[in-house]
Amino acid sequence: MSNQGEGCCEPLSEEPLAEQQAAELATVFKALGDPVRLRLLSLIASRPSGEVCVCELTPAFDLSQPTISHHLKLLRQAGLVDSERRGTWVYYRVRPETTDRMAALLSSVSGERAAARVG
Amino acid sequence: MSNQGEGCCEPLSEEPLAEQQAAELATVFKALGDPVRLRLLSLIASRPSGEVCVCELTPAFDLSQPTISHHLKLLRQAGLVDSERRGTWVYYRVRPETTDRMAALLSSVSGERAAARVG
DNA sequence: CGTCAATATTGAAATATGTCGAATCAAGGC
DNA sequence: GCCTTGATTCGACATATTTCAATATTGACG
Repeated sequence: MSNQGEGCCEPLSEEPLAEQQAAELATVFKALGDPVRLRLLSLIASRPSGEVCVCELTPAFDLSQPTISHHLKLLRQAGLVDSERRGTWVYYRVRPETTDRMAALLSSVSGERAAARVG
Repeated sequence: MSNQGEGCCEPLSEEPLAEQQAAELATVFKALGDPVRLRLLSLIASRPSGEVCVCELTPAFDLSQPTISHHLKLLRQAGLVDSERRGTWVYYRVRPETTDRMAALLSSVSGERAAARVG
C-alpha cells in the first residue's frame, strides 16, 4: 500500500492511460500473450520450490531449445521472471511484484470509480 | 473443493496450464498486449457511464478510423468489451467478467500453493 | 428513395514475431 | 588445456500483426 512510486501503476479506470505507460504495460501483456510463454510461466509458478531448471522446462515442449530460451528471454525482459545460474544449470523463478501489479491493474477495471490505487 | 467449471480458470500456479487453456488465455493477453488497445480499454473503463461512443474513441488517437475499428474488434473478440449499436452510434463497454478472470489468474501466480480457485 | 454521417470490412504494404539450425558461450570433468 | 553438456545468441525464413486507403454497410433524415 502507501505510495504509488515513480513509474507506478495507475488503475485502468479512474483516468485514461498515458501513452508511455500504455506502452510499458503492453510489453508485459504481450509477453503473456503467447501460449508457450503462459505455460512456461505456469510451470515455473507451480513449483513448490519456486524455481525450475531450464533443463526441465525445455523437454516439456515440442519446440527446440533455442525457441524455449527465446521465450524465457521475453518473459525476463517483461519482468515476469528472473533467472539465476548455479553451476551448470540456470534456474527461473517468478517475480510476483510484476504479476501482482498486472493483476491489480486488471482488477481496477471492474473496481469502478473507487478503484484502489495500485502500488 | 467443488468443480472448476467447464472452460474455467485454473490458477497459474497449482498445476501447469493445459495447452488448450493456455491458447485461450493467450488470446486475451494478446489483445491486451498493444498500447492502443490498452488505452482504448482504459478510455472505456474510465467512463462513469460505463460506456463510450466510438465517435469519441476514434479522435483520441493519431490513427485512422479503420485502425481503431480493428482494435476494437480484437478487444471484442477477446471478450474484453461488448458493443451495442443505438441508432447512428455504436457504444462500447467493458466486460468485467473477463478482466476479473484475468486478474484472478495473475494473482494466483503469487498466491502460492493455496491459491483460491478462480471461478 | 437518396443522401449523409458513423462504423465496419476488405485488400495491400511494412514491420514484428515465432521458429529452427548453426554457431557461440559457460561450467565441469577428463 | 580439451571435450561434453547446458544454455544463449545469431541468421534466416514463414507467418502474423499493424496500419492505411478504398469500399461497403447501417441507420437517420429530408
